[in-house]
Amino acid sequence: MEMSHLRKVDPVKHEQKRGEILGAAIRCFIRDGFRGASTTDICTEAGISPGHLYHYFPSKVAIIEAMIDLGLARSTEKFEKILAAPDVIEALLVDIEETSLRFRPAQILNLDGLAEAARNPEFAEIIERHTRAVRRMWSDFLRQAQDRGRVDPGLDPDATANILIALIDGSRAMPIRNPKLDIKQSVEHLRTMLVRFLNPPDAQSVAIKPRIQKAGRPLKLVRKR
Amino acid sequence: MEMSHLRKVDPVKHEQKRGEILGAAIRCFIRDGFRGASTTDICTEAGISPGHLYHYFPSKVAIIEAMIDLGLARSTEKFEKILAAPDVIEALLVDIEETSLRFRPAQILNLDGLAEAARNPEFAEIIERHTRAVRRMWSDFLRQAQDRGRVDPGLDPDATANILIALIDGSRAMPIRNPKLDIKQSVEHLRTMLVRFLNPPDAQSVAIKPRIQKAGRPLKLVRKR
DNA sequence: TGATTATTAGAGCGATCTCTCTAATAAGCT
DNA sequence: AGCTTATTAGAGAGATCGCTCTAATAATCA
Repeated sequence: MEMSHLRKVDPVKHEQKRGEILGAAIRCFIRDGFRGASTTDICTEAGISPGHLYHYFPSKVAIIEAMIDLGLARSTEKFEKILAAPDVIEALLVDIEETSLRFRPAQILNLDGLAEAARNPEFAEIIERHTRAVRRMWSDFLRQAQDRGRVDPGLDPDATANILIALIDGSRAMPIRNPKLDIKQSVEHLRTMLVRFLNPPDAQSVAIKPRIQKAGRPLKLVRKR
Repeated sequence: MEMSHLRKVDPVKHEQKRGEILGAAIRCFIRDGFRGASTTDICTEAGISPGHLYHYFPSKVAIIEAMIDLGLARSTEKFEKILAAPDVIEALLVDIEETSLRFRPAQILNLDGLAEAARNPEFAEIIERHTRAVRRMWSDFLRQAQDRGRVDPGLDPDATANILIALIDGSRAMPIRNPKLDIKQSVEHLRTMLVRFLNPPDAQSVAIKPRIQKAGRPLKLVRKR
């Protein structure tokens, strides 16, 4: 049978609409969690009908998966930028300050994702793969820094990377546990801890300056320019 | 009107049964989360009927609140023990190893609780109050350790306590992110980081011993006996 | 024992969940 | 224009949710 009067789908528009719906879904999931947000909520937020939603996503979990993919891709991109900065530790601290210590609702999804990964093996696989990638990035950086004498060569790069990742995870809980957190002071102490931890033991000792801190800031780990 | 044929409730049995139901509920919440676990699930796990459940708890949120109360009380108790140990850092590391790094399903509830606190102001209040109590315990300890010259006096006790709490939170994510985590190595690096962070800057530098580590362990923070 | 009440079981109500289905409309082709 | 298909709307099916209600049973008193 010959088909003639065809009408093609516009893939650009379709993808754009999909992105809008995904954005609306993310807002709902931030507000109410994976289980708390209903497909009806998502449709209302996106301004579409229930039936229409399923032209873009086959199921609710497909939406969640798409969101996780997007979030992890952004996370990887972020770490790439941090590790490409001239001063990696400072770049990391800036990121922690802006996205973790200052309460950003989107950070809740990381907690949800970890909790879900602890229950759902499929989610766990995704989280583990992403963690492997990020750990690899950090341990590569640490190895280079060790070669240049900037980081204690006695530290295992993988184990150290795991601890840095744990620190980032933990910092996300800080503004939830303490809404009146002193952000500058927290960053200052995090910097002290990181520098003292990573610096070679024979390097000059790093003092924190609790009062005045214009000159004599802690040692920085500077990348080759 | 005179009552004669009274039958009194046995408060001991009642409380015991309540505890059993709460235990069953906790198992369900660990398995499926606050929202994922239904009252029917809890009844099945506890071996009771739906109607019976509401003789012990007025609602599902009441069960969750009772669980949170229990969990936070245990947590406070745990920190009291850690802070009363002869070597606080070692006691903390033992606890982190046993309850966080070795995957304990119950730890998921901490993630759920933090996520819920970020959304629900009532939960947030509970978490914040508990955090204040724990932070107070740690900062008191840190102040004493500073007075005895064991901890860098330049560190702010409250800010340092917040970071220690964040580290505990972050360590809970480690076995989820990496199921094949090298626990001993992780503990060793955590120890190194903590000791280097807390030690006074003029103390002898602390080297990590990645190969052999029988003698020459890192400095310990020893409590007055 | 008989009166009284605590305890238990389980049916099921109203609300809400995810997802499907039909039908009306908009848009691209010749 | 006229045909075909993509897009949209919305009702509602089927399952499950938290929770209530009635009634049967067990336990404790005089």
